[in-house]
Amino acid sequence: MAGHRFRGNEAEQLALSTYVKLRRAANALTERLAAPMVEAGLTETQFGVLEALYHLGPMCQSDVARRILTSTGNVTLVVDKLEGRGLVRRVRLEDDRRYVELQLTAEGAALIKGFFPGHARRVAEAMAALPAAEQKVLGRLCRQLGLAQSEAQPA
Amino acid sequence: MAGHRFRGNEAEQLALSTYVKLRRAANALTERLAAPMVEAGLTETQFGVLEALYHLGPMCQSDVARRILTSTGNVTLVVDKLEGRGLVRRVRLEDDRRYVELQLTAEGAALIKGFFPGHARRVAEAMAALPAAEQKVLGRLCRQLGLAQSEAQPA
DNA sequence: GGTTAATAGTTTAGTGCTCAACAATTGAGG
DNA sequence: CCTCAATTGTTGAGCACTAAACTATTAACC
Repeated sequence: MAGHRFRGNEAEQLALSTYVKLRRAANALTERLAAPMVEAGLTETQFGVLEALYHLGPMCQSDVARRILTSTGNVTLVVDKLEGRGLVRRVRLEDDRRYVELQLTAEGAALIKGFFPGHARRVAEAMAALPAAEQKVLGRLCRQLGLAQSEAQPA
Repeated sequence: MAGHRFRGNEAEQLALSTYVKLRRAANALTERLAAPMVEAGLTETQFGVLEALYHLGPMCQSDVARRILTSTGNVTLVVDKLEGRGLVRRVRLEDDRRYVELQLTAEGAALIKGFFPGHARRVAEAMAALPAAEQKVLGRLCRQLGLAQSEAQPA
């Protein structure tokens, strides 16, 4: 009597199966890319902060939080560590003193500048399981799927 | 001088962009689906254990760990909680006393049986942003991508 | 058979994150 | 003005997870 109980109609089965594959792919990629980060002394979130500042320039903490999809409380925590290691600088903005602008220090810039090319190469290697055309299709479908979630009324 | 620095060649840019979209889609879906779980008093991992036992029948903890992609230590922790709430039972196997078979209790089975149909419906609603044919394409691409990661030599 | 290796599960210390409450600052409306 | 609301960032409690060391049990091998 164990196992293989009723799971719903065809649309639900397809959706469940697709969702699992999406999660497993994202998970496998992330895990593979995380190893070099910890080796470089960075968590994924710390990397996200440095990468954002490196590619987009100085920005305030709430912008960083939105970009890397985490809470402002978590950004405070992560920036505490980065600041403690001298990789990032906090600058209170004078025209609106609620904001704290984050800037890369020379060491922070050097670290992310040295790390990012290898990261980009590893992402490309990992994604090379799909030819470019299929990567574009995957990107389009994921974008369509991701955008739809924010505009959905809660069930 | 801030922002928009060099990011690598075309293949890397495509891979990075696709990876970000994949992560954001998976993240948005997961977040949307997690809310009803916490409302039902379940973490995602707890749900994963119950769902595995519900659909596949009794199994040992290491099998559960492999299936829901977490460590055996975490399974021990999660099962402690589920057992404490009377949702799951631990049964030491007599033919190989290293194994602990996990079984749903009546309450555990009732809980997951009551919860899963809504979950399946929500997954289908969320995935409905893509027509069935595109879901199949997405699933195929994700599967191909996910499988390739495990067979990759570390960079 | 007795040592060695492998496997299942537990434990413990440490980490990263969330959530809610909070303080500080700014803008909007009466 | 002066309150009220909105926004930014911080704090502290609590939680889920990881990683490594450990125990217990079983299988492999000389």
